[in-house]
Amino acid sequence: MSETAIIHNRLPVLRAERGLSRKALAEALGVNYQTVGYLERGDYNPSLELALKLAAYFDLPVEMIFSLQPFTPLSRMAASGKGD
Amino acid sequence: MSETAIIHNRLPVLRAERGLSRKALAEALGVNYQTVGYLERGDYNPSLELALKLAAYFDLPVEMIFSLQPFTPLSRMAASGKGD
DNA sequence: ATGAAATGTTGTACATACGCAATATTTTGA
DNA sequence: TCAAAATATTGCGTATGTACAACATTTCAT
Repeated sequence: MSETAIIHNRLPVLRAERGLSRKALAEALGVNYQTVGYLERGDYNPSLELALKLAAYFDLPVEMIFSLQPFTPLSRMAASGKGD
Repeated sequence: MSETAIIHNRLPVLRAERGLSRKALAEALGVNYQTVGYLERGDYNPSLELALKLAAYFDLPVEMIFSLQPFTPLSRMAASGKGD
């Protein structure tokens, strides 16, 4: 597409919650461990395939992990009981 | 990633339901009209950005439009009342 | 039946996603 | 504190997503 949009993601939080290293997550997904780093830093966006695999891995909808709009912190969402 | 997986999609059905031409959908999404054709035919998968835009446009979760597993026809899902 | 709109096909070009390697820096645990 | 693990950085190679153009084929309304 024309201008590549920044896609916000909750990967660092989700990974932290489960105490996973990038290497461990990468292996579970079948990608290079550096790829996880690229994604977390926002160097580039995942392919749809990888996004679907991540969603399946974390058992969350894609939209809960990736969004065109900035995320509300999960801690705040949990406290208020409201989603985005 | 290693082998590029085939991602199944419900674009033709969704577009048919709303009586949209590819051109009209493409314009709503801000992409070339041929891109929609490529996606529907499975020539390639959309970027995550485009997938999120499509989901927003149709007001459906990404997983309802794209899946690593073949879809149950919507008609059958509607009849049984069960999802995938 | 005919012309217009929609869709399919082929080819070129470019940006981005991903792999892999090597090395630097930071964080962490014993 | 000090070594190991985790994370960051750079660079290079390949594959894929998207645009665009030109033309062929199919579908559809009148």
